[in-house]
Amino acid sequence: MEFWKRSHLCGDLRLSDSSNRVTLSGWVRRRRDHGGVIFIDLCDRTGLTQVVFSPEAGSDAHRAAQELRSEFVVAVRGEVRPRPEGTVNPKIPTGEIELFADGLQIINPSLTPPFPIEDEEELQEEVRLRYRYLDLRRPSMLNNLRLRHRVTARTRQYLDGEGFWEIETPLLTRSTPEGARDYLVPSRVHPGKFYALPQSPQLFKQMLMVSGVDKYFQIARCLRDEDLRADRQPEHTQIDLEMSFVEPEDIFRVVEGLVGTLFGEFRGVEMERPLKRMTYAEAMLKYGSDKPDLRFGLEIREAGEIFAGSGFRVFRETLDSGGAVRGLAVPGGASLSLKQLDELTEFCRRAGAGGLLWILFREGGGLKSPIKKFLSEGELNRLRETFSCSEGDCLMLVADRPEKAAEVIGRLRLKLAADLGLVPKDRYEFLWVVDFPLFGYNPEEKRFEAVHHPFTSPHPEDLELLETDPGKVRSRAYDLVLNGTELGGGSIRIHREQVQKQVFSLLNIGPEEAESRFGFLLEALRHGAPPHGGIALGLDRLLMLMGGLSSIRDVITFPKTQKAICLTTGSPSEVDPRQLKDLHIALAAPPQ
RNA sequence: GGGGGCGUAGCUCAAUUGGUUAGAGUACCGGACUGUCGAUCCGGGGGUUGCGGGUUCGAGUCCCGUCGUCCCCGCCA
Repeated sequence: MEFWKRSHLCGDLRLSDSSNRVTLSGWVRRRRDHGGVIFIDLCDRTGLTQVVFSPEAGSDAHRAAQELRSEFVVAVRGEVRPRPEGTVNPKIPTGEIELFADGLQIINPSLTPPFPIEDEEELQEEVRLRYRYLDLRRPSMLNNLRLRHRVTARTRQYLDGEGFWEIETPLLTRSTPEGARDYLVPSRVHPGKFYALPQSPQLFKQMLMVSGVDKYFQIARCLRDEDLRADRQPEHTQIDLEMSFVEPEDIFRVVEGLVGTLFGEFRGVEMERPLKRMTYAEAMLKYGSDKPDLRFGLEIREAGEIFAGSGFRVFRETLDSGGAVRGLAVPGGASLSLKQLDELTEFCRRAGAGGLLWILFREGGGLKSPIKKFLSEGELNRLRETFSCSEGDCLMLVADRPEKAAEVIGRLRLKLAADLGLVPKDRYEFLWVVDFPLFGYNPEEKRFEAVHHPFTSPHPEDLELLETDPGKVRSRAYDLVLNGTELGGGSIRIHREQVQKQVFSLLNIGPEEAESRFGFLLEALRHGAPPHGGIALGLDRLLMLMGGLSSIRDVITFPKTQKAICLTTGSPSEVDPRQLKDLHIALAAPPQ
């Protein structure tokens, strides 16, 4: 054999293994050379064992150990010994023993690593990504990979137990112009034609329901050519599932079971089931967001009625033109400085509102506010009552179009919570947001757009509104939200062709266009489609939240930078002109 | 496409108002050292201050441009 085979892993050995002969292999982390005795921290993904090279024990091994450097790959033979009294290291699980080495094999030397392989080192992400294989060798990153493995393994086990089949769907598929920008793959065989990489397996899983698969799942890669964020990568992974003959409650039960199992087993978090439900309308009103963070209060309230006949012209005119006044109370906020209040006002302006109005209810009953002289005693009393304000608090008000007011004060709410340290750690606030509107109106293009996607079923109670007032139609779509992050979303789908056609027409997709884009799906729906629905959970975001991380890049092995570049491999790259020729592609501008 | 932060030794950072030869810790190299675990002690090497241009007697520092990276807005059915 080329190298000595290991008998144990670096995290294995305990006091009970004492006096056994073992062989370990791994990476040399730290070396402490005392001239005589030499200590090596030997690491693998399971942990670290201290190896001792003593001149007496094996002079060849001791001599060879002097050559060891960081991250050399080695095999070490010797005897497991209890550490001498006073030298036990309580910080590591193997700290009661050491490997007393009499043989050393340098399997492969290593270049000096560009940074130390340890969790403590704070590195620029650029450096980490350039040497990602070394970054991943750090214990915390290996730990993230392990969590990812265990979560996907448990997910498969759980869904199998619920009767789901794991089924793969094509990566080379058809471009469907709705939604995000597609990644395209040129066809060699068909000049001028392109495949698209899937944004999700949506249409395939619906067709699988028509096939009678009944319960489908897939841990599916999804690709979208859109700009990146801390929680968005061009390719991400979804736990995608679909079920037949179901209502939303059936989906909720399965997902709550799965997510509850994962958080219970891997985080020790007891999830209350069934989860809280909140309508989209309530979420927007109370939290100014369709993915409310419920870990803290600062609830938003409507203040329009109070100012209906206000002497303050800005409020009155906003209300008269159909606008809204929304506010929230900041407990203890009366101590905010004018500078802080100015900054918050500027924040609201940048978020698109006219500004921010504040009222400080000072200790002792005093009042400070730029609109003090416009406020009647009656209005103040009603404000105190509505917002449960008392002395020492601050009331913040935003007036604008209802959607804008909700959005701005929603953002303000998140900023205040972060700035004032109101967000508790180690809390997991799950909820379902339900009753999304089916359509959103795009004022620029003067047309309705699907809020979820065009195959989402209208709420059964709102079917008549499709004819009379489409903007009011609720959908049977739902989002799973955790701590202000959208963890997943899904819907009951349209299974009747007639409804599907009606929705297409409201979306300004004519019959011919519908046929050419989605004809294959419409045809499938005509061949005995069962009622069906499903959901997709963002695996990367789930792992990010489970790991207490702030970016999904930390749970993705080789993520892209914000400019969608892979710093490890250098993709995307130019290709050989012959490859382009084979694909019938000519570049409009020659690359620089 | 837009707003903001960052870019100085392999890594993490410092450098007063624009002013001497750009420093520190760590890593690395050499030496010493038989119980360390962030080993210690002595010595040494290491810089296109991201890149290009400008202002100035003089630029890491000021100005213009550009590149990279991070956060956010737009975008993401």
